[in-house]
Amino acid sequence: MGRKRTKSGKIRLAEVAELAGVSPITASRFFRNPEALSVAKRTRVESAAQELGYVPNLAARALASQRTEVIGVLIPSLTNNVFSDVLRGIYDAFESSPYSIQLSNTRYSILQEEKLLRIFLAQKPAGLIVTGIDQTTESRAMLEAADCPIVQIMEIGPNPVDMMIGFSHYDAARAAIAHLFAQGHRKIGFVGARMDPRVQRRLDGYVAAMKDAGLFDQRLIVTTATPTSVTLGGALFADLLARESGIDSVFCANDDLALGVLFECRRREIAVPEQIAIVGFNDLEFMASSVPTLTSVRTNRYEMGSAAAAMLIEAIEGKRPEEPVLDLGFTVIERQSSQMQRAAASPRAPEWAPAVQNDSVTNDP
Amino acid sequence: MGRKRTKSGKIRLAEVAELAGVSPITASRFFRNPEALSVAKRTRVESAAQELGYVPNLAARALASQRTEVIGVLIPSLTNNVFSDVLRGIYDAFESSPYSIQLSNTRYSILQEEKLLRIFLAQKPAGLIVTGIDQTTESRAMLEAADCPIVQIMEIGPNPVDMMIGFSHYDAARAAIAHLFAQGHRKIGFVGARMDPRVQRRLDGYVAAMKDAGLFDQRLIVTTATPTSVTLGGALFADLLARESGIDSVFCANDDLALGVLFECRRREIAVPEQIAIVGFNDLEFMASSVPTLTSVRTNRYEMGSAAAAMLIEAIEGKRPEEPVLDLGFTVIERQSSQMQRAAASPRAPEWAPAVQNDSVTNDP
DNA sequence: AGGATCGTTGACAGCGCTACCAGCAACGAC
DNA sequence: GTCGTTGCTGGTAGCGCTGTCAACGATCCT
Repeated sequence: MGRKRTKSGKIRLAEVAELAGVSPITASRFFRNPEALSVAKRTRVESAAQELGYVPNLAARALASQRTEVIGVLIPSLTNNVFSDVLRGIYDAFESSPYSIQLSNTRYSILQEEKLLRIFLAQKPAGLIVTGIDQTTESRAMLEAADCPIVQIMEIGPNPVDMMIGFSHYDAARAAIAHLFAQGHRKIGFVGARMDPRVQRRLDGYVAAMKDAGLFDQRLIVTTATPTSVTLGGALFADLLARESGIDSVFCANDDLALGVLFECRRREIAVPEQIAIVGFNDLEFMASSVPTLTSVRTNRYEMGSAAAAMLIEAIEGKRPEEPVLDLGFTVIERQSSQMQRAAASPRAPEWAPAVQNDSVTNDP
Repeated sequence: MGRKRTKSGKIRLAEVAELAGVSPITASRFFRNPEALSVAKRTRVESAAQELGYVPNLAARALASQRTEVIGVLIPSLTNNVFSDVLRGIYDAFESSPYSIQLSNTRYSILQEEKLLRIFLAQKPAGLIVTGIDQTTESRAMLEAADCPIVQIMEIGPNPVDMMIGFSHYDAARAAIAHLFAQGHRKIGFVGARMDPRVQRRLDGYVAAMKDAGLFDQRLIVTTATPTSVTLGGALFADLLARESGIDSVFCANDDLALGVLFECRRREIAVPEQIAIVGFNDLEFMASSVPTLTSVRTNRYEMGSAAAAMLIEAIEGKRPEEPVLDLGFTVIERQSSQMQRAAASPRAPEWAPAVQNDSVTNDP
């Protein structure tokens, strides 16, 4: 009984080393830098670890090495579809890496973000993903002093803390308005909710486009700090209609609002796009299958997450990208809801692929 | 310069203790069991920690105490709206606790779940939240051997590993079908996607209800393993219509599918609910504001998350609930899409509250 | 052949914190 | 006055792993 076990019966590195006939430090190296071992020892340690079902103790590793394999992720919302896509991209990209993700919700509060940042940084994360470019001065200072790679996601702007990946919400909004102009629309309403910095910049883009065209009118803008929802889209649009007549189109700061506007049009028997054109933002899945299909600005959310993760991993491993700011762009996806003249009056075929898997199920309890 | 600092300049417990004029162990106790200290020392340590901006090193704590304050959460999807609500409940409930959440995505694979479970358990989590009741035998064994509280969420069933919180998907589906029966519907189609265990149990409920009524017909069921989407709802419904005529209603395994069916009806100029009634599942927000509004089975997702978290915290602190299985139930929310006779032909007022916050924004760059 | 270099391995000393147990004062019971 | 008892505090000894450095043989160069 030479080997001593911890009470919990857990396998430690020492046990693995003993079984493999090497020193603990050699076994340790196997897990961090296998190439440094001779092939013989490598296989010995590997099979020993396998046999004993060894799982490293991360706390001990973190303590001894003074660093963790934790990636901190700070996002403002867990509910918003937009962030779930980004998160999926992040989680997928870290899937096969040794890094684990520590996710925290700032609830759109930069003060909360600052608090969380303080806690995160104290744990010496391997990397950090933060949302947006509007941190507090204090947060900004902490981020700049942090000794780990950092990626700001969701939008791009000047002075990245480190790396940055996203797109210009301002430009995207301008592109959406340009599309409506091109379709002959002039009196374009704006409907926005939550009004976080990115929605605000979409509004800025809208305002700039309208001003440039000499069409700006404050009364065309309806916004609220309330979190977004489909229902809210209908309500805000109703407000807009009550306030101003002759509106020929609506640019919605996101797709939920756009869907709400569409439903409200149906409720009021307003023909879309004949009487009112609708443009959303984000191009969520349902935009392509509504009736009429809804024009939207496609954003590359999954890619934003996965690319941010990839950049972070590269940077942690010392291979910093030559260009720290990555613009993922956007695309205005033109659909029926904004096509002024060409729109047919009757329902049209949806975008879905014709061949659908269709394995019926027998179920006899 | 009696005090020695670690290279990174981090404040350690020893520094706090020194400033407070107590031993490190007393300072340590302050953070874990403040009541054990005299009031004088307690305030001394508190202000010292405050002054130095001390943040404990979690790795060292975990190593020394042989336990962590990490809650493992295993969910099958990050994209699904349903889980984002549950997650929000979980995150909110742990917000003010010392516990941090380690989230992993099983992607609906119980093998992946088993793998993740093994990793999680090796880190000695303070608690675990797992989705559903369909674990592998191996997973089940690991869970039962784990020395931390465990909550199974999303559904309830026999033989909880430890605690369990959810509702009966089978009963919920039966209730939905009973509602359709009550509205006079007889030839009820079933549309389902992904077909994870919970959707499968909804199908089981549907099948049982139909058989009991002598109305079961295999051809009324259309399912696919493809992940759910609005577009897919329309496609599956189109399939159902192509296969079988005379269908008077459709029960959709979730709301996205229901919305897709609604759009498909509109595309084909099928009147809802006059020609076809639609019932969804989960009662997502948009169901109340579509045209017509869509009947659905409301499930308490946020509560499921927050209650699971609360149960877990209680259990970790030794106060196990007397009843380990909590049924959160469901409610069939009857809306226009399933009301056969009373349905008006023209659009109706939506459910949203009349008073909407409406703070217009001036924005002049 | 001698020395330098490389690749591989191991010994040692902690990382920052806490479990455990011992110590000590204050208090009451006998 | 002695003996517990309670309440608070401190010392010691690790938790399991890795950074650093030194040692070793093998290989290479001149």
